[in-house]
Amino acid sequence: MGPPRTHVDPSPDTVRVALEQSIERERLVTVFGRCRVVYRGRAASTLGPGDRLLVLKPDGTVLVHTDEQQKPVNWQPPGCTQRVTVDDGTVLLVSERSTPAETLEVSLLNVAHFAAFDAADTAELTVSGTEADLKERILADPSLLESGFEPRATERETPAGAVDIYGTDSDGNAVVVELKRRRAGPDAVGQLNRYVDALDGELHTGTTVRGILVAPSVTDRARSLLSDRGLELVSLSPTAGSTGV
Amino acid sequence: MGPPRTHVDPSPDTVRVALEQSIERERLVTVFGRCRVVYRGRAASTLGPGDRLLVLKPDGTVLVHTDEQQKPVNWQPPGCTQRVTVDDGTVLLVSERSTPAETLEVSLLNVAHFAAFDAADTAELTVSGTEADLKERILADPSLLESGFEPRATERETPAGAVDIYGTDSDGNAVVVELKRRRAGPDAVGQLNRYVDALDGELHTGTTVRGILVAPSVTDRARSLLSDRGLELVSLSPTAGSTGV
DNA sequence: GTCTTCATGTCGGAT
DNA sequence: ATCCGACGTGAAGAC
Repeated sequence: MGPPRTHVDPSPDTVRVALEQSIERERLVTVFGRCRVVYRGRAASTLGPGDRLLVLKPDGTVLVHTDEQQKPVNWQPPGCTQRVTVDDGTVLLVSERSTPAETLEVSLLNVAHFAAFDAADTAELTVSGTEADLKERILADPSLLESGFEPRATERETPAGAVDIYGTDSDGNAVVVELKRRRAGPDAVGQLNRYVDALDGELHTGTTVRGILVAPSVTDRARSLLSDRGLELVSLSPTAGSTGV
Repeated sequence: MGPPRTHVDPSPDTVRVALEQSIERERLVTVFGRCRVVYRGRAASTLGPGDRLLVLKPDGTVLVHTDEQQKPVNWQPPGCTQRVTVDDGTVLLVSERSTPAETLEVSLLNVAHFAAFDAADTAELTVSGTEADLKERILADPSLLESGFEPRATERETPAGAVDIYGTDSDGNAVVVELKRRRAGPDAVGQLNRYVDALDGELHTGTTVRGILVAPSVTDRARSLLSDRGLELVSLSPTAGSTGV
């Protein structure tokens, strides 16, 4: 993967040149040092001086990480273009994008460490336990939902959005199924309710449209809302093992 | 901030010791190298070998970053405990937590670079352009919503959840206001609808409950859903400058 | 701890 | 490009 390019306690000009070269060569860069950060775009933010980890990715991503939390304190998404200047002993990194117009300015007051790497990564992440798995599970055995359920379509379009699974029950009623991979809250009920309302309006007046939420479990309030709206619940997890009560 | 502790192309045992010491001393750690990753918890995932950046934070956070994307390909939240072992020339980092039980295993097949830092950061991030700003803007001048609107409460509880702003109009009708800092979609309408329904049930029968969505703009489908439900829209941004059409 | 909702959410897939 | 919904969403505040 090639040797890392590193600098310990580099001068501002060394940092500027190293950053410019590493961006040009599409390396993965980490910088540790004291910095201030200003962001302006969809929202706006300012962050006073502190020691942080700065990460630049070859795809244009910028991350500013403090010593806490999983999410960066400031960031810029993939596709941004970076500019580096030195002014009065401070390295200034300006990252910009359009649509929406957003700017991130990182003022590096002091750099303790710089490192750049050639990263090679072709591996794909495979995830299981997703909503897609829950859908496959039901399509493979529709009786998991209820005896007599027949799936007719997935992602069926309605004026309120696409229904996860659309089908019919043993009495010929239309059935709208909304899937959640984890314990469901009020938002999931609202979503299901929107779809049922939309199909109620679209189908023959007189046709019954049932709405079923499929999730490992629901919160008390979600259960109450389901009941208020005449909607139903089927407890089911994305994978056979989990109970999720 | 103290000098960084770095190792270029270190041996597995060097990595193990450096990791253990840095975790013990609560340093911010970056490791660049070739690794495989296995995760098991709320879901499960596997990631084949590739060159990646590994970050360990003193608060127990673990991040695995590839050369692309803003989000880590795998991670562990704050509060996790890490264990490091060496087996057959591979450094194995196991990160665990309970509630929910989750495990992340990073197998470091090769380490190109190790660095650990003492991070000092007391600065607070200040953000503007949030939903809270939009709320303050309306409370400071309720006529922005409509002439005669009088706020009575914020975060008013209903059986369906808390209403952003609750008040009355010039005719004495109850008004439920749902705020969105950005262009609103169908989910926002569903949310507003839930609250209006809940108050309709809670208040005197016969009382009119109006629902108003406040956002810079809405999608076509959201507009249509608002119309179907007899809900209203007021176009307003968190900050005075933005138009957001 | 669980619940609920916001977020510069991010991301992918479809139009 | 926008729209829409999933996500191991994460994080904060209330209970």
